[in-house]
Amino acid sequence: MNEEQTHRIFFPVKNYNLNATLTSGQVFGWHQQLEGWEGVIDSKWIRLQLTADGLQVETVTPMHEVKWLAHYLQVELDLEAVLSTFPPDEPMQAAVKACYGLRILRQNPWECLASFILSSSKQIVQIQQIVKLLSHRFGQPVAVPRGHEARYSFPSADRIARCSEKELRACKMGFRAPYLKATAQQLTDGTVNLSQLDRMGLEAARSVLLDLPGVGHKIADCVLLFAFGFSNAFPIDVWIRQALEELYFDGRTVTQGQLQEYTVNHFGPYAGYAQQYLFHYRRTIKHL
DNA sequence: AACCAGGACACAA
DNA sequence: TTGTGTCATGGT
Repeated sequence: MNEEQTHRIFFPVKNYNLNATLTSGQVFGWHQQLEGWEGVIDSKWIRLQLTADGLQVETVTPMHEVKWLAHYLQVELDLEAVLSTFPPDEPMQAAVKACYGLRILRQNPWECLASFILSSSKQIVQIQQIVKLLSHRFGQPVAVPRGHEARYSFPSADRIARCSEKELRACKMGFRAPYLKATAQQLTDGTVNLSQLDRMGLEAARSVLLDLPGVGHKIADCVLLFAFGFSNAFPIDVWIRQALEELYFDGRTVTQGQLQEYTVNHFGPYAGYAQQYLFHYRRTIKHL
């Protein structure tokens, strides 16, 4: 009905499981409408729709170059090559079968970092609510199709740094408010620069993130994996811990050190990808 | 109505 | 290094 209002781009791509990708808990700003998945990437409203032979993308303003979009969506990734590195054990293959086509996006570092600082000890639906509240109150309105409900970009680190703790707590984030504000301040005043991390080694990049308030091993690995492309970063949360103990340790409880050593050795160069398949498989199917 | 959520942190042993 | 209590808030 609103076809003339949007500009369309088509990415021919096989094996793209859009639903699994957007609902697997790696990103929190997408919502499913009748016409497709809608979200905001870098201040631009986007609608995504899966077709038989690729990904249909709608934007409000015409796109002269779409490399940034292909990069975000990771449409050029050779997914088969990634999946072929997974260990051939039964649970891993079951996860691949159930979530086939799931991809790890390449998100904006600050938005990803902030989202996962807010994620600690929160359910995914609540994280989505907090992100939406934050965007509505402190983000910028973005251009949307005529008659469409208003949408807002994720607020900049600078804007968050200028929020009071009270304003942040009003967005339902509770004790995470001082963490988010302090990290935003460090990024704003130049104490830490995220733009260099993708040129560093995994351990060096991780240590930079670990110095930020509210960032521990789990959140650091999420940001390394979801925003910086460290495909071997392996976030260990309560779900993955339970899954690994059950599937690979015969139900025994193991220490964090044992778990970390096992994951880096067992899941290979794309361990983070394997982790996301196991995580989503566990949360959606959850039989066993 | 309890229980727990894609944890981090300070502190103890 | 590993274990415990605490921190808000609301979904299931």
